[in-house]
Amino acid sequence: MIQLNRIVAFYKTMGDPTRVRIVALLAKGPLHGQAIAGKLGLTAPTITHHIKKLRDIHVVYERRDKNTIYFYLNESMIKQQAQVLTQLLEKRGEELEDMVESSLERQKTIGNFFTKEGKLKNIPAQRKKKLMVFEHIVSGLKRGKKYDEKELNEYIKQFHDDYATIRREFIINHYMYRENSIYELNPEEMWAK
Amino acid sequence: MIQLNRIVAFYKTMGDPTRVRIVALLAKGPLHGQAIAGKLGLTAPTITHHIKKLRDIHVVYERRDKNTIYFYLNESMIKQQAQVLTQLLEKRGEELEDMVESSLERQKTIGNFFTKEGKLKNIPAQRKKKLMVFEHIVSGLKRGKKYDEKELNEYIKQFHDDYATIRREFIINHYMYRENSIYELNPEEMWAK
DNA sequence: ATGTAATTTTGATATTTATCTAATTAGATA
DNA sequence: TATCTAATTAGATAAATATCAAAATTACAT
Repeated sequence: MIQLNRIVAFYKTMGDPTRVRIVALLAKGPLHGQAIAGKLGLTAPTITHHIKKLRDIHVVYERRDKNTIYFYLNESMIKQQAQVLTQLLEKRGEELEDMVESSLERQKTIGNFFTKEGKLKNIPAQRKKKLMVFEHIVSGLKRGKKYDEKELNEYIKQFHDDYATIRREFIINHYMYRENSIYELNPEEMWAK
Repeated sequence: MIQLNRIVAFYKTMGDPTRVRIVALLAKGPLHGQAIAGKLGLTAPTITHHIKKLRDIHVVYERRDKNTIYFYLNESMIKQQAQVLTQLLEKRGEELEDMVESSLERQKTIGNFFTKEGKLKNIPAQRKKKLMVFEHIVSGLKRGKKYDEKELNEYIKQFHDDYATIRREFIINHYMYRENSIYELNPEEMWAK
């Protein structure tokens, strides 16, 4: 599935001089917040703000050492994403347009079923929309991580009180699988369509 | 010369869903403004607004047919720009950072010597800054186009009343060459450094 | 010359966002 | 536990911008 959101988010995020400067700095090696702020002549909160956006598009990640958090550049993500738009263009004819429009459709559905605070208003009746909603929730889970039931419930509760129903749907629709009450994300190829 | 501006401008421009939708539409073939507006459910002025930004980064160009202006996608520019960021990352060490910072320096100089309306306040005394200013002005000229003197004067007058001095500087610094009072842009390799 | 159709400009509005200061949180250490 | 340091959050402000309606412009057609 192609995600217009991700493409737009990537480009939007990289389309800011301060963030490109941060990327340029981190290309030399990891740095902590204060160091970045110092070198760019900005304050720590401003760096936090930008790092958050760079983290959202997986262009930086961090590692803690004692009190200090070092930010690392994920170069492969940049290289990868930079190619996506051109790959898109290879898809000729209706295809590109359809993908873009259906991606927007999805975005609208998410906007309709979630509050601005990120709570799920209710579970859609229409199967297609229901799957979009589940995919949205599931996208906050880490690939490869094992969740025990309590942990997963807590996560789902962020979105909706009826965590039991949603957790069950995760299994039914193959977003996750369970073994001895331990849950883990399935690869996307297995998800319901 | 690497232009941070251009990279940032490109990413910023492509980081908008409406503009990506326009690109997707044009990938199928040229369209005129009203048609785009209709397909996207937006008004004509909005399309003009976005087309202007896409034109600024040379991702669309246009051709007139009778009363109607058709907008075309310049795919090669997209492919080209998409590579620039990754190429940048190949430059390791100080280099990238230096390029980014010097690019910002240039931007600041332009900001200092031009009014918000785009008028040149005065010609810088410092050679380096003077060249930046000339490059900025010259960048609005079309490569390959032949300008007669009157036309060139008119263009320069947009920026500063003393068009004669500036026109002369263009020749001295090899931004342009003149033959029989016809002026044309030189390739960038010939420009003064 | 005058009318017409497409585009652009102008001006207004609502939203987003980059940045700061001040307050708060989270870890580490003594 | 108290305290230090680094990072984040909260709240405020100023600038940028996506969008629209109305007006102006442009190039053609009659």
